[in-house]
Amino acid sequence: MTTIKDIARITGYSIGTVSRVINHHPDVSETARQRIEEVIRELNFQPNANAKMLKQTVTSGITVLIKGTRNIFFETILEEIQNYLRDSDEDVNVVFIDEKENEVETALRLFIERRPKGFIFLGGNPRFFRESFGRISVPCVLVSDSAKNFGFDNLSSFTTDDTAAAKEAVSYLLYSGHRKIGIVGGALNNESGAIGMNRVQSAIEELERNHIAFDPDLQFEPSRFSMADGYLAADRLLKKNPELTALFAVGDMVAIGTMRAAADRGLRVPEDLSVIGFDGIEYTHYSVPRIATVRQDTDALAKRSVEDLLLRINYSRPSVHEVIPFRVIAGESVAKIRENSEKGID
Amino acid sequence: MTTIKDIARITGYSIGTVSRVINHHPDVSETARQRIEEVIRELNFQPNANAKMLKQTVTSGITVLIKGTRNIFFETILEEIQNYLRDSDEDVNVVFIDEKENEVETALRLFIERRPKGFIFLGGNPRFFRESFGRISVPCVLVSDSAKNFGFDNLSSFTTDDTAAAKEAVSYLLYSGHRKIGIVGGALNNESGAIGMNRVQSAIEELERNHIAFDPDLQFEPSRFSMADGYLAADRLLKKNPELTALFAVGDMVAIGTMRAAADRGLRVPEDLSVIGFDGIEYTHYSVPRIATVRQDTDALAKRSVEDLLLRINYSRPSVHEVIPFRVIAGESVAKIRENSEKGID
DNA sequence: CTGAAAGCGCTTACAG
DNA sequence: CTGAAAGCGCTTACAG
Repeated sequence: MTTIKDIARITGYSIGTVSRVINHHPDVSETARQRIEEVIRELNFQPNANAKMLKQTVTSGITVLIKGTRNIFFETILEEIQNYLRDSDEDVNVVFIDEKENEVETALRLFIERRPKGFIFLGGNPRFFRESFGRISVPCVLVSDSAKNFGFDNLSSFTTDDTAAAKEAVSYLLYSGHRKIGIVGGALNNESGAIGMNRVQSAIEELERNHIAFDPDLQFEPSRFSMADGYLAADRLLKKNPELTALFAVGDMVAIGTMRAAADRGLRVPEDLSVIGFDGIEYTHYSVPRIATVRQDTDALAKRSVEDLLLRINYSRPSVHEVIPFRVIAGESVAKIRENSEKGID
Repeated sequence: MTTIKDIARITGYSIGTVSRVINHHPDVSETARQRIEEVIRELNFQPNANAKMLKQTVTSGITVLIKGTRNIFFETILEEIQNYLRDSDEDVNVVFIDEKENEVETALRLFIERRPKGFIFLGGNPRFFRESFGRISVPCVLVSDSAKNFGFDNLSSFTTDDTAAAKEAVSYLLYSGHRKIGIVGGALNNESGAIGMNRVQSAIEELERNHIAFDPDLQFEPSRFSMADGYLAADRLLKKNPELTALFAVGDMVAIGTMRAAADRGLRVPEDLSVIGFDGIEYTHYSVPRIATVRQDTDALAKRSVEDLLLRINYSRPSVHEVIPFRVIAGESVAKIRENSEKGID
C-alpha cells in the first residue's frame, strides 16, 4: 500500500511537505507542489482517511443520518438537502441505517470518529434521543418529529403538522360527501414508537367533531408503511365493512396497497371507493388515477433544515422547532358523492 | 472524549488488557474482564474506529457498494444479500454512492481504510472497472453487468441475460398479436455507459427477426430510468406515432411514466395501449392494472453473489460469471389483439 | 518554505 | 494472565 512516506521518499521531500501539498496548505513552493502532485497522480496515491481523522481534531462537514433504506419520502428530502448544501462549502456525508437501529448511538460513534460540524437526522425515535442525545454537543436537526419537548438546546426540528394534515385529509373526504370512512395504517406500537398513530388519532377526532361515530373495529386497520401491508390491511377492512365509501391511508405506500386491494375486490377507484394517502411521494402523481394525498413540503423541510443548521454552526444561533405547511392534493382518487347515496357515486 | 487510556486509568489495568477485553480476546482473567466491562458500560465508552482500523491489518467484513440511492431494484437485492449474510458471521458494511461517482475508486479507498474481505458491487461502470479495479486484491462480485471480459481473476459477476430478457419481452408482445411496437427507454450514452441500450438493441433485433421493420425515429424514444423521464419519452413517442399498440419500457419506472402518459392522451391500458416493463419491482404487482414485466430474479442474484463471495473468501475458489434466469410476468397491462386489427382490441 | 519530531487512539508481538 | 513498547499513517506546532 502506498503511503505518504513513499511519496516523500520518491520526491525527496519530507512527509510534512507532502502532507501540506495534500491538504492544499499555502506555504509550499511551487516546485515542491508540482513534483509531489505529479508523483501522487502517478502512483494513484490515496491518503488513509483513518490516520487523517485520528490526528485531526478540527470538525468538518455535515453528516446526514437516514433511518430506513427504502423510504422514498426521506430520499426525496435527502436529495434536496444535498442540493442546498452544495452551495455551502461544507461537504456532506450520508449514512443510511436500518429502521430498527439506534440513530443516536450511530451519530455518537460518527461524532467521535469523524467530528462533523453538525448532523441532520431524517427520522428518529424520540426514546433514543431522550436516552443519549445529551452526549452529542454539535448543532443537530431532526426532521419528521418535533423535538420541542426533548429539552436539548442543540437540537432543532422541522416537521409537518401531522395532526392538522390528517384532519385536512379527512375534511376533504367529508367535503366530498363521504360519511362512511375507514382508516388504514398506523402501527400500534412497535419499537420505533407509535408511528402514524397521531395521524390516526387526529383523523378520528375530525370524524367525531363532525358527529360521525367511529368504531375502531369496523373502521380501522393498522398497517406498516408498505404496499404489501397496506394491501392486507385494506383487504381486511373492506371485507369486514363493505359499506365504506372512502379510505384514508396514513401513508402513500399504504394507499397504493389499498387501491390494489380495492381492485381485487372488484371496486373501482374512485367510482366505488375513494382513497386519500399521506406524504405526497412522486408516484402519487403518476398513478392512474392520480392519488389524492396530503403532500408534505419536502423542499421546505430540506431548505429550512439546512439554513438553520448552517446558521447555528456559523453564528451559534439558538435552536428552533418549526412546523412546515402541507398541502392537500386533490388527485383523481376521491369522488364526490351525493348525500344519502347508499354507496359510491352510482 | 473517553479513550482506552481513561478506562485503563480507572480500572488500574493497562491499555493492553483493556484492548483485549474490548476485542473479546480469550487470555484475560474473569476479574479483569468484569471490572473493565463494567467501567466501559458506565462511561459508555466507544472505541475510536479510526485508530482501530489504522492499526489493524486483518481483513474483516464484507462491503456492499450500491450505485444510486433511489434504485428500488438494487435495494431489493441489498435486502436479500443482508438476509443471506446474516447467517455467515461476516459483518456487512453498506455504502451508497451517487450514480455518477466512481464506484471502483470508492472501493479502493474503503479497501485501504477498512480492509474488508470482499466487495459486492450493485451496479457498476465497466470503464471504471477496466481503469482501476486491478488495484483491488480481495474477492469481489459485480451484480448487473457481466465482468467476463474484464480479465480480472478476483471478480465474479452475476447478471440477468438482458439480451434474452428483452427478446422475450418483445416476443410476448408479438405473441399477443401486436405488430406496431415502440420502445421507450435506454440512455444513449451518458457517463455510466449506454445503460439499457443492450435491451433496446435486442428488442430491435427480435422485431426484425420477425420481419417487422423498425424505424428508430418513429418507434423509439430514449429515457433515463425514472417515472418523470419515462413519462416525457412515452408522450413524445405516442404523439409522433399514434399507431403504436404496444410499448416496451426498458425499466419499470419508465413503464409507470409510460402508463400515465397514455392515460393523459386518453388511452386505456391495456385496451388501447399495451405496456410491458423490465425488472419486476414490487410495485408492478400492486399497480392497477398489474404491469407486465420481465422479472429479474433478485433473490437468486443475491443468493449466488453471497455464496460465491464466501466460497472465494474462505476457500479461494476461482471467480465465475453466471447468468441468472429471468421470468416474463404476464401482468394485466398487455392485451391480446386480433391480427390485422387496426388499433387495439376494439 | 521545509524538516524533524511528537502524538492522535488503538493493537499486538514480546517478555515475563 | 498482564504490562511496556513499538508502530499503524497521518497532521501540526516548532524551529530554522
